[in-house]
Amino acid sequence: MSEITGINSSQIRKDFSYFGAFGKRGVGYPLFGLTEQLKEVMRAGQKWDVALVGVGNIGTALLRYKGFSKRGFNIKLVFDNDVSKIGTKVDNIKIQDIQKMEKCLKDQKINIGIITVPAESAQEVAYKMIGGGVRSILNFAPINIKHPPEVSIKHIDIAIELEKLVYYLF
Amino acid sequence: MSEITGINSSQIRKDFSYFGAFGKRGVGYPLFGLTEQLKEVMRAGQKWDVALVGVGNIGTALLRYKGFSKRGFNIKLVFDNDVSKIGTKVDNIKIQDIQKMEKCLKDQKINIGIITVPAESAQEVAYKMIGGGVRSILNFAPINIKHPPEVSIKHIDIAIELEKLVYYLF
DNA sequence: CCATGTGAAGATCTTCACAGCG
DNA sequence: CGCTGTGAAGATCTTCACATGG
Repeated sequence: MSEITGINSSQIRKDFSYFGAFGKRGVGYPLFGLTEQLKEVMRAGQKWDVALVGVGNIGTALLRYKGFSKRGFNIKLVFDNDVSKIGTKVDNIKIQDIQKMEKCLKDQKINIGIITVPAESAQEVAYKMIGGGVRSILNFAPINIKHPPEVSIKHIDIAIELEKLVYYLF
Repeated sequence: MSEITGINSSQIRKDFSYFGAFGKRGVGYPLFGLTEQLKEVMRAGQKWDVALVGVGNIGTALLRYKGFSKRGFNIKLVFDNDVSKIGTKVDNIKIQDIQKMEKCLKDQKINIGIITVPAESAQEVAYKMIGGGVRSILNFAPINIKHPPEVSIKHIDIAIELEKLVYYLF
């Protein structure tokens, strides 16, 4: 596993140890036992409904991406504020009016959101999501989103990642 | 700046201090002076040519995304191995045969690459990029890419980011 | 008095080294 | 002897607290 992931073996052992002792000293980890334990720890098998806001380039790519379902994520609700997009479908998911978002999120009890709108509207969208009960947000807008401590936000900024890489060129 | 970014103010001061003393004690930072210094540190204004491989959902989204040029990145070369895509254009950039990549990269002295191919071919693409002189790679394929120490790789896996968010739901 | 700059302290993350056990 | 599990050491990152100087 260390070789495959590039992660130090003692790091892997330590990470496992936080959740229990899955192996036998002197012997190794049982293939089946370990995978079962890890699946449970990572809640694999469980399905997560997700709401996505902003059907632009990145939003559309995420909607079409088939890799999420394998990992247990299902983009169930999609919103935009563009009237020319509302009502149309992308990969069989209907784009709804963002005005309806808060209610829809509550009705369907969705607590994971993805923001792929321009920076200007990202904060407002985030507040609406949080108002609808979302507690975890993946944000692609290049802006820091203010949020209460009980909400967690991950920020992916591809340009920033490129800039970090440029740094290492020297 | 602390309020806007959500970063502790002493962290910001310390970060600045690694590159010099940009402010005056008791007074503050001069707006112009600080921005100029930071631009230089971050090499803003400089343009970076980038090669992208894999014109699928994410690759296409990145090609169409207008935000890169503002940050100094220009996707100059695009490659794929799909004959139905080679020769066509996305946003005025011609998709080229991946077989030509190594030579093109050398000719144009490009040292930043973006990988948006399926996991199966990512390692091979990375080796070809490195062979062509690329020293920084942004990888979207869900796989750890082996690479020599002089090459730096950033891995963006959107499903993993979602999984991390799920963790915080509990 | 105020805001920067920075050693020191504190927190966190990673690696080492070896005890424990089959 | 080999591989796991883990305390301790080491490295790194973040925050504190205050000296410094306008």
